[in-house]
Amino acid sequence: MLTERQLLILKVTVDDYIQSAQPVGSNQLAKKSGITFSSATIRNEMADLESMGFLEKTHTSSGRIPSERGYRYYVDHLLTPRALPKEDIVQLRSIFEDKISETEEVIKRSAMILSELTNYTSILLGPDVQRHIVKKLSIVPLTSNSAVAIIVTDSGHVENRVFPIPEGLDPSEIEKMVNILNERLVGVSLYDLHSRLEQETMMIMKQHMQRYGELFSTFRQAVLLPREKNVYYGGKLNILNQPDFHDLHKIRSLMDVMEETDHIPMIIPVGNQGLHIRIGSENALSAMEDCSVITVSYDIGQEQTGSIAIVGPKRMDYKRIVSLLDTLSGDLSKELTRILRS
Amino acid sequence: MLTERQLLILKVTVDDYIQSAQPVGSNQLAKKSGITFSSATIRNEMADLESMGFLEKTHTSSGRIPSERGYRYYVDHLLTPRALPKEDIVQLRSIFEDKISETEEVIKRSAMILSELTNYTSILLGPDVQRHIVKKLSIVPLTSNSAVAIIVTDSGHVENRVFPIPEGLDPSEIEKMVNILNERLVGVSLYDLHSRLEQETMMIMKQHMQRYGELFSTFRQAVLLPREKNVYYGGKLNILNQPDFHDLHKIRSLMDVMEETDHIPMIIPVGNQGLHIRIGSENALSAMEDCSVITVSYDIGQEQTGSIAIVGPKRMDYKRIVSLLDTLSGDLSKELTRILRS
DNA sequence: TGTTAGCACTCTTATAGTGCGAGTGCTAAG
DNA sequence: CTTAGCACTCGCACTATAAGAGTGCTAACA
Repeated sequence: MLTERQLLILKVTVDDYIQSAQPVGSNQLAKKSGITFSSATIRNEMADLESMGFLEKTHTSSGRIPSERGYRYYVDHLLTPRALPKEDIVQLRSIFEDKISETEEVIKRSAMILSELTNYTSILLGPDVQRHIVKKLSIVPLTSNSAVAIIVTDSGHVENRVFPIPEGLDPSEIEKMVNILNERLVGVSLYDLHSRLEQETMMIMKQHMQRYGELFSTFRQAVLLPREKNVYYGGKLNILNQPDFHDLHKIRSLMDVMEETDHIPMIIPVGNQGLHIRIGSENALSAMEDCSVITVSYDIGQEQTGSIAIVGPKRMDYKRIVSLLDTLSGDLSKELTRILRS
Repeated sequence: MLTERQLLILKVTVDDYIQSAQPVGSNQLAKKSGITFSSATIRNEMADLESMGFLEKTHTSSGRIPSERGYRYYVDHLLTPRALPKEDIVQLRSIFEDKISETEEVIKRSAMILSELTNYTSILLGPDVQRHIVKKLSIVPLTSNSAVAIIVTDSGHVENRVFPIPEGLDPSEIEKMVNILNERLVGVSLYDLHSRLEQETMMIMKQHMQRYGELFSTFRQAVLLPREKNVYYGGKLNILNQPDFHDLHKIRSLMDVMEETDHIPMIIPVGNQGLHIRIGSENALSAMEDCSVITVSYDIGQEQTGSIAIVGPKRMDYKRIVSLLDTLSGDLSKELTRILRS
């Protein structure tokens, strides 16, 4: 229902505002290349676009800025993805150049490069630790009444936690337990560990060990404590450089929300395949109502997935970020799958 | 060389400014309890204190604020430590209430509570990882050409790193190597690991293993990579709430500097026993010239030490922070030593 | 001689007024 | 339908003004 000319004006307005952060006026817009009609015409069209809710004024006689609906339309219909400039590609590839063999290291590095490239904040979610497969369990006694439990997973991730052990326990008992645990639990996902520990393992243990109870129960508690989320940040402070954010209170609550890993699922919708853009109040968290978040998923092998998110102002360079994330998602999938398979 | 009255005026001025963040004038000060002389007298004394460099004016006809020298004098001579209010003690003790048995967990928690209590940023340094003693080494093969090296230390700290292994290596070779490593290196500090790996271990390995070279050298590289510093933060964002900081650029560079663990030794002078206060430009880093940093060390057993630091504005509540840090330092020493010994 | 009341002066802050520039909406002519 | 023209509206930068808080200095006082 928008005319060609209105589409053009909307697009140019959004582009210009993204670039300059200044409300764009009819005269200014008329000077742009590709505009063949006068500022008066533009004024009329802009008034229409405003009444349709695509543009807004900051005050009665100011230029226009895109409304959330305007951004949404722009993103849905006017985004012409553009090939990435060479420098960007070079930078992105630099993530992989020194053949790191640790998944987490690669992700960490991606977060850093991405934030440098965009000047926004990046949040990267690694593959769900719960789905990792147990490769080896071990228990290392530390003192007479404490030991550290270690779980190594197939991806090279290592979980460890100190837990109390009964005083005066025979080391051979521990060894026996570790053997049983490994026998029964290697190949199980961390997610399944919970039930497996309860069911089978406990029975076996009961048969073979004296005093299994005390040792086993504290071990179980330690192993089942909530694990840290696999989340990495880049450019946490970049918000401070955005001209769109000046209110210290807003900045504070935004940063608070992002740091809190419990909120991550609200920022990055899990299980979502492909690329998604949330603009302003489309975000679940009210602290992010002035932000846009672009997320994309990536795959590691057939089973595991992770996510990449960029948090920036609504006036975000959507075109560029989309291209960057598309490329990085592909690269990450390829590289991390390679590491997994190697 | 300062008269009693001047000392009193200096003290009250600093106290008042710390509390109100407003320059304090002679009339205002004359109203305070404990002041028996008139505002005119105060004006004269303040003029003297200013000419001696203890006070400053923000502009010709404003009230006075303490200069760095003023703060320094206040801290050195006028600080009358006061018993902590009960609420503070309760809060501090809550760090230890659920008998956590992991050193790092306790420190993490201290950082959090401390920042909540002070509204400033806390930085806690754990005991130097380099001085930890190797309790156990292990290598867990992941794929045909990668494995994860794990070092467990006496404190329950676990270091781990993925490293490449030669394709088609016999698992028994790895086991042999792990055995030799444990035989030779358990009981050695991480710091000494470097040289020990080179000297003795390499020789032994040469004698007992075929193809030791490839495996050993990548393992060695992995193990010797720089370790993460043992540093924990609390209230990183509290700076944003300080009325003393409004310049976004300054805030940014301050936060940047604090996040960068390489800079930590510049913020917290290592090896310093006891409590230290750095005021404004006394700090090594120029980004911190508007900050004061109070540090205190704590001990774990006889050998190991850590540090606690509070970073806040120069207009910091020195009295309270000093008491808090004194208490926490004692409590931490006791508790962590207990964990170590247990 | 030290202390204090008084006073002129300074400087910040808040408020209001002014002119300029950029922008708009509307009207009327092309 | 498009556009030139014009009156009008704001925001912003600048200036002026008044109030308030504080100072330094002087002179009187104990």
